[in-house]
Amino acid sequence: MDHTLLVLGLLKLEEMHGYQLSDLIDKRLKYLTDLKKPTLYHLLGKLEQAGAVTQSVSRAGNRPERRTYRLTAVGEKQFRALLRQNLQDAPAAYFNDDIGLLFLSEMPAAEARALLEQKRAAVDARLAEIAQGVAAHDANSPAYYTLRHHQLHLLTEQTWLAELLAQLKKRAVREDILACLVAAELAAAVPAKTRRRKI
Amino acid sequence: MDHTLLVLGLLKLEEMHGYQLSDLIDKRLKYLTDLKKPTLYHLLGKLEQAGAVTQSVSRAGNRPERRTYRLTAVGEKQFRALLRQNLQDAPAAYFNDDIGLLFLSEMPAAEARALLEQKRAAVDARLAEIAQGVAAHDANSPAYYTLRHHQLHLLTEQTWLAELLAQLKKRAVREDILACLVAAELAAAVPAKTRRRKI
DNA sequence: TTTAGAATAGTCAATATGGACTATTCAAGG
DNA sequence: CCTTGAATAGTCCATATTGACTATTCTAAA
Repeated sequence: MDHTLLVLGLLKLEEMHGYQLSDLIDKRLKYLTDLKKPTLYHLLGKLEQAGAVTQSVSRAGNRPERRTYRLTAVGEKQFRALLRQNLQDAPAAYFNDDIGLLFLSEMPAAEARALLEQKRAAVDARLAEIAQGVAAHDANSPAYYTLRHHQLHLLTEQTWLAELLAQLKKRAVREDILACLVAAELAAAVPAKTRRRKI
Repeated sequence: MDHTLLVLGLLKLEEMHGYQLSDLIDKRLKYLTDLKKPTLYHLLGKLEQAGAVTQSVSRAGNRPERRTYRLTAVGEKQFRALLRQNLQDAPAAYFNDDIGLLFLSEMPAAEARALLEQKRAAVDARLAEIAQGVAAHDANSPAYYTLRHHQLHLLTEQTWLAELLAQLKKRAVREDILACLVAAELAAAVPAKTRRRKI
């Protein structure tokens, strides 16, 4: 995840101290990323080293120091470059769920279906939660974009689980996992000459 | 990502040495995860420590040793537990793209649209590639599931980008990002009493 | 009024991850 | 027959990430 872009961008909007950033990300941007505090502080340290932000220490009462960070010109330049990259790239996405599906045949079919039904229920619940958020936002607010994107993604997951469960009811999943994977390679459009022998 | 589940599962299917696993993941499972070699070897070391797999060293000619890993009974138990968890959970997904969208107003609208058009082209290209793979597979093969899931996801991204671009043509994005985020909190169903003052 | 729990503001040590590297072997072309 | 590039089999070191912890302050309720 592009945590550097996120932090630089937030500091561009307003100077903030570490805890303030962390709190903002945890509470208001919880659908965007789950950047943890130690990672954030580590990142802020690096950005300071690189001259992208400057610190100004202050203290209120007997509390720990507050180190307030402000974006520099260097940081603003880096922000712009990262933002351009982020907007134009389409990074590969990976789904943890697919790992389990790979091994579907290693478990009794009835149990697998029951577990997947639980997954479906969890998706439904999350979707209900998101739908509220979507309804509560202007369609041109930046927070709306994140929510709407998530909503579309979750709707897709719903469709996908329904399709998968329907298919599992009709026919069993194949058990020759490795053979399937190798077959996939043979079926690929690779010229016969360059094909390698097996290990 | 559930890399432990992946490695245990593959070793359950067949005993393998490190490079073989790495090669399999890189080439045949490239849509599933991008587990890198050093991470894999690190994981195998940990699994051996934990007694989930056993090593048997062999050597062919003058090459580096091959350490072949085999799943133990302990490992098989762990595999089953992880598989159940994976099938029933619906983990939160985060999208890198959303970080850039948050800062859409920090860039001239025309430039942003141009960059997003490039993203769209990249998604289209990937989709064309995946569609081939989907067509080449049995619908009950485990490899098919990964591809089909990706296809659905990419179709959603297409829709999403189209919707977003259409909206950006009609009206500008709001510029008061932080204000929107705070408004989101105020709009949430939090009893007024427990609401906190600002930092 | 005291006291428990949440909020504030971070740190530490352990773990996970990845870019770049080593070193050997094989296969094909010139 | 020699060389060059790919495949084989991993390692090293630097960086990123996180669970668990410290320590103070505020707030609301008993």
